[in-house]
Amino acid sequence: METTARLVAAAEQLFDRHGYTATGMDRLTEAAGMSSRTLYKHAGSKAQLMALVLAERDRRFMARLAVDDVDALFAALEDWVAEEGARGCLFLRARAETGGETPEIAHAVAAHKAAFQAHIAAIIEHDLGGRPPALAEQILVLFEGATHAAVYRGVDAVRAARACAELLMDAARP
Amino acid sequence: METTARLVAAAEQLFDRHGYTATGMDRLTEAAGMSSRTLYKHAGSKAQLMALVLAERDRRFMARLAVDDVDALFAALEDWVAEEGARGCLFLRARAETGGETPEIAHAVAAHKAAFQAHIAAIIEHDLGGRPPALAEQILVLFEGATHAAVYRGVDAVRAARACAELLMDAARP
DNA sequence: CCCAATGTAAAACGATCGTTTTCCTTTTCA
DNA sequence: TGAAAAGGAAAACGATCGTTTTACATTGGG
Repeated sequence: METTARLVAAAEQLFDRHGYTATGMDRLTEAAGMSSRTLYKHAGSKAQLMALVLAERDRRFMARLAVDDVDALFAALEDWVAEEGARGCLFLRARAETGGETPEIAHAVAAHKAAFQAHIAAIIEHDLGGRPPALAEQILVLFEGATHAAVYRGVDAVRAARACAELLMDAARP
Repeated sequence: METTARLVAAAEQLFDRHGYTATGMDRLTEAAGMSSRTLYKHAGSKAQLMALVLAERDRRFMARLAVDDVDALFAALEDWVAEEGARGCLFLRARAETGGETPEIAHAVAAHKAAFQAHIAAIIEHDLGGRPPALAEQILVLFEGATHAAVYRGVDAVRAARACAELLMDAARP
């Protein structure tokens, strides 16, 4: 396995489960099975490593949610939560932990959220053939709500969001 | 102003804006205007201080959202976001930052979320006269979604959730 | 009047933080 | 074959972490 990929995979696990600040470099080097010398050669710094993690997370997220109707979007989220559990949005958590004052992280978060909003708009367009005003924002809110309520409510939260989205979409259909 | 109240108020600000782990005790003592000796006499430890902050936040949150219909609930959240901005749910962030492994914090979060779920169920009961299955979960998801989407979408996210909630409530009305 | 409580200022605690460096070994490929 | 790149192990960097302690000042109430 590629060194950088191994590092990023280990870092994603640790940052996700224990938080960015609370995860020390020694735990990262141990989990990635490499020396700190190699880690810094590949990642540059802890903040840049988190940015790499977020970029990888964005790729995986977008790939798993590459569907073309709204119901399938929530179904995919349901699968994700069932398989990996829910700990809230890693992007928002990273931003909050750093107070938005770490440029690499803040940038990665902004890019991801913008891309996801565009993705939702595209799904709605494909699903409905048009883009009713404010519908994309509502679907976004439902998705974000499912993601975070699932932390303590589990997949039930995702199913509730899914049902709510179905209602919204049906109301918007011609 | 009472010493403990001053400390908790200062700590809430710092923890909320910069994160739990990233906020050092020296910044807390400076912001609260007291020595570390006094801080530890009143709070016991950093984790217990965070638990005090969460308890205070819970009181303020519940007080501001003490309404008796669903639309007013989202209106109150809109006011909150307009006045204080949105940085996501402090409870979920605190839990995530500590990986759920700090008992005082995990307990405060669980207690808050349970209380809020019960509050939503009560509002629906008062608003509707009954409690349709799954409706409370949907309103909870919308609220959580508004809270977190507002971090990058501002009050628009809350308004979208509010509109969505209105649709749900109207569909549930006799 | 004095005791007990409550506070401050500041040093010190060991631990851990993110990062760099030193020295040495292994791999790669022209 | 031989130079260059890449990695490992470990020490060291100064800084900061959460917490405790020491020594002293201020207060309110019996």
